[in-house]
Amino acid sequence: MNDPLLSLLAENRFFAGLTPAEIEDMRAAGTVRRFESGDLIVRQGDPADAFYLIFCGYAKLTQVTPDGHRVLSRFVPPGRGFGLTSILNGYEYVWSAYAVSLCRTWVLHGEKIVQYMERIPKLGINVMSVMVRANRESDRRYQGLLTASVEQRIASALVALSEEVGRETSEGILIDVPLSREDLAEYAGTTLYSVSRVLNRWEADGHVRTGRERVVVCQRDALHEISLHSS
Amino acid sequence: MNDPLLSLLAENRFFAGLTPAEIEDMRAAGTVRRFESGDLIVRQGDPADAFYLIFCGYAKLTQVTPDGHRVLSRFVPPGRGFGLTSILNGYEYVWSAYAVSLCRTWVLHGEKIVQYMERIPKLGINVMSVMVRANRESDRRYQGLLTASVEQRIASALVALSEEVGRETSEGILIDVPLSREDLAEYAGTTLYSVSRVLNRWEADGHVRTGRERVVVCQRDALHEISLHSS
DNA sequence: CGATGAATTGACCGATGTCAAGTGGCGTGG
DNA sequence: CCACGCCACTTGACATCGGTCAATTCATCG
Repeated sequence: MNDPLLSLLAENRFFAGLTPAEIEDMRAAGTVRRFESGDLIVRQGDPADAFYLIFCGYAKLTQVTPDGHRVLSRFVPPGRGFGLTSILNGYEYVWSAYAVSLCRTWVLHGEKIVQYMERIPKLGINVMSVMVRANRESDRRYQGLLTASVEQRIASALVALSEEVGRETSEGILIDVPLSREDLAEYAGTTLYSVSRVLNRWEADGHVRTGRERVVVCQRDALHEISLHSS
Repeated sequence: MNDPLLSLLAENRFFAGLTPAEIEDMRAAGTVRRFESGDLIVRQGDPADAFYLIFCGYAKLTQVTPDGHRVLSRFVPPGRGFGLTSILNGYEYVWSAYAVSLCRTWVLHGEKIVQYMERIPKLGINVMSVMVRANRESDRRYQGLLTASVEQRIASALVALSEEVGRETSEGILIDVPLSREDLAEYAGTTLYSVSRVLNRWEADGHVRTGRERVVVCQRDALHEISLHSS
């Protein structure tokens, strides 16, 4: 039969180089789940037992720190997933995942992933590639946060979001999820007030256009520049 | 022959569950390199082509940000390694690695790791376990930094360092590498002045004992507490 | 015992968080 | 279709944490 999920999996980097039979086999081992915008997908602290691959819509990963601050970890666009921790037993999700739009996911239990990896070495290598990239990504972001000013952090946040969930439009790169000032603040590690001020300044400079829960990056390079050099 | 490196590898989690023959095979594929304290092991920006496993001494990973700030990423104790990025082609090291004491390493090229993983599925799973742990670790640290005060960050830095390079002594947990105020500042994302002030306050409270490039954590739980709850 | 680099300490100030008040737009219900 | 109310956002005043700079002290090593 003509299976849209199957072809989506086939072109995903998790399954690159696998035979159609192997992919079909794995597809059948997972389940499809659908979430409405705003739905909780997994809760921070729950045992991490499954991997979620988004194939339609966006998910948002947020953490709550012990002293009650919220941190927006990242958005997950179609074709990417979260929950690889599930391949190890005894761990918990470090964030909660919410659907921020109608969201279709393909869910596979961690144990099954391990079973498949034991049978299909290429799968293990693919998974690892994904993890190496993720690691590099957090190393980069980590490094930035430690030394950067608030303005620099907001700039890198927008550059990162352009890649995570950006969509080209005639105006520029639209951040294609509802993104309030507070969301941006939680992503960049600051307050909604500072975000508001910086965004207004940038709007005057033509770097961005903003609206209610909406940001368009017009001059990506300018923001990139700001994120690198101080002041 | 009686090979100390071989037995060290055998009890390392990278090789858990592998047969002695497989371990011996891999051991022979890598090379042993020795570094004096202060030596550069790999340079930030170099092509990431090899994985380094420390089996004696400590390494220190530091990054320099585009605007010239230095960041101390982490210390690598015996039994742990760095450079797993090398399993992917075309990437560069994101930090420089230095030996902070006489340091013996076992070095394996990334391509070889991939070759072995294709042959030995269990190895892939082990490597992945290590990477999942690393990922969780950076997620945790990341989350903390975004919202925490300088005092909280220094506290978590010392707690993390207690685990990375701590050694139990009669006084408490000695951070077993030369650690200047500036090193701590680069680890926690602050300045050596703030570190100095905070450390002195804590010394008065009995939480730590300090000396020249030397810190002993006396009341780990107190620091942990500080790192969680604000002020 | 002197030199060198680490650490301390104080004064200052600026970036950024906090708080409070006000604006504007969007959706809902009458 | 209008009006109300909610919620995102803006803007100003203020407080303060923490960074910067300079001067000094301390400890270790040759």
